[in-house]
Amino acid sequence: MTPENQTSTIHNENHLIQERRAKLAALRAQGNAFPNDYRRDSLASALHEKYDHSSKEALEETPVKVKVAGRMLFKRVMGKASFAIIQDMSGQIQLYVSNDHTGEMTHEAFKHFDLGDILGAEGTLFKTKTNELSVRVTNLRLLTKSLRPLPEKFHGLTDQESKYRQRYLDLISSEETRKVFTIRSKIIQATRQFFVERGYLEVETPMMHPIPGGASARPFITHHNALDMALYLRIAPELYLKRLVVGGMEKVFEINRNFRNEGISTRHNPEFTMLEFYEAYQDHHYLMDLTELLLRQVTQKVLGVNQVTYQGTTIDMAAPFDRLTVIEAILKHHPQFSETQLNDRDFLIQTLQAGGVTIRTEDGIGGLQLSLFDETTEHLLFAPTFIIDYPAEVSPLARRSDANPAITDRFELYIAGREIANGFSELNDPEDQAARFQEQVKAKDAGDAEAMHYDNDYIQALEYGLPPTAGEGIGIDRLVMLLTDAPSIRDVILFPQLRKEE
RNA sequence: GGGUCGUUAGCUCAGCUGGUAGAGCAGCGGACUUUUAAUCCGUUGGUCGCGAGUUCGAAUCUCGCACGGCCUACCA
Repeated sequence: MTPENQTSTIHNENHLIQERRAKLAALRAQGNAFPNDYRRDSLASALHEKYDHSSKEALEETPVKVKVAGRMLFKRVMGKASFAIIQDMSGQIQLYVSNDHTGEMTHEAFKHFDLGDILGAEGTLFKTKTNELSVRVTNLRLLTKSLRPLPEKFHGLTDQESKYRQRYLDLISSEETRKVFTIRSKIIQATRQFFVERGYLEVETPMMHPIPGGASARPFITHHNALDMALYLRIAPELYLKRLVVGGMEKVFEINRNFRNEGISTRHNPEFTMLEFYEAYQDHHYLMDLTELLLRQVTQKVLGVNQVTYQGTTIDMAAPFDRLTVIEAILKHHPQFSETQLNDRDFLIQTLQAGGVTIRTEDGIGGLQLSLFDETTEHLLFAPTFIIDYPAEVSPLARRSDANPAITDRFELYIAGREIANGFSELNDPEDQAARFQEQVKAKDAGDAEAMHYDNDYIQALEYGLPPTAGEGIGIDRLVMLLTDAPSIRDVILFPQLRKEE
């Protein structure tokens, strides 16, 4: 919505709103215009479930009395009788308001109700000519007057920005939007249940960190007045969760927000929801198995299927996920390269530069391979694929591989060309961790805004002994995008971050 | 950041090579006792995102600005 439209929507009293204000004034004159003594006893969807299959005759023989409430979305007046559709949290139900059953006075009043008004209706269930379950209303009350007209009843809100800024209108008028956020809630519920069932403890760690850590990202900075100190909104809970494992919480998880002061796009919101979980005495192989199980189970539980279609491509969540090294993945999708070439530093630099990628001088062979992977292969990994063997230089918190100290016991999971999860066997050698932090500080001093700080308190925790542990993070928003076929992360976040309005 | 498309009534949208604003929904008035985006008759409603420019004349053409969608690049 443009600033000009916005002004007229928010501040201008057009004749539609004036009309409604006059109606509200009349209600006030009659008594309490905002009553709070109406109690419903039924939800629309429950009535449909229970009585849609009842016959017309059965409903007439044994009348079912109900009290429903909701927002009026449709209104069809035909002289001495009217139909209306109200919507509650569960769905919609039709009301039949007539001189005969509701009374002429109430019916006349109803004719002046507006779309968007919140109604309470009492009556008996019946089936119309076309066999639609409806409430034959005997008592009708206006519970909340709506002063602003709703979006067009058939098309709803189509302007993406309005859908994001005025999400309540989007929720009122779009079944699809309601469904996305219902699914989101169920995904989080199913995920929580998955870990609780396995004996994990759900915890909440600080959102405000004296030292930002646990990821390579630019943080938001704020200031605490009483303490007179800088605080960073967390970019990841990782280092706190591992402190908890040191403290003996051997299986912990947290589902909460992370904040990163970086670009905004269809895949990035400055605050996003992350699941992180840690389990002592396990490794990254275990995590991959657990992740497959988790995603399969959540998909099955929430959607009732094993295949999901994302933007036109079907993804089988039931099939075993691929596990490929960075090199294997590149070779699989780009057979024109040879393994020798991919291990040749000069070849990698040449190829990357030809593709317009800026090479950082400190990049080792592993970093270059990863850059090539990001450029050429990541977006092609539609079927769930674990990429394994990440170079140590880009994995400052991951345990080194026993077979090759240049790589780590780490993986990332890609689905639909996007990174969904990142997990590894945790680095629990405090001296190695201290050295890796030093490397990060060097990179930071050299100008890398995303490099990590040296976290002395964390090192000290490790010095008490972190048991061998496996830990992982899963981007919940991206998982929800996948399972709801949403093209933009803004479609799965109720109030996505937008530019401020003028 | 770069590219591209867009911004017209409360909402959804038309508006051609420049001639001064249209429809549907919603609203208001009327008809209608089983409608389904109800229907039918009448009717109110606009600083055409903002600002310059070209022109006798700009929603329309030009430039700038603001805001947004999509694509693209970095972080998940």
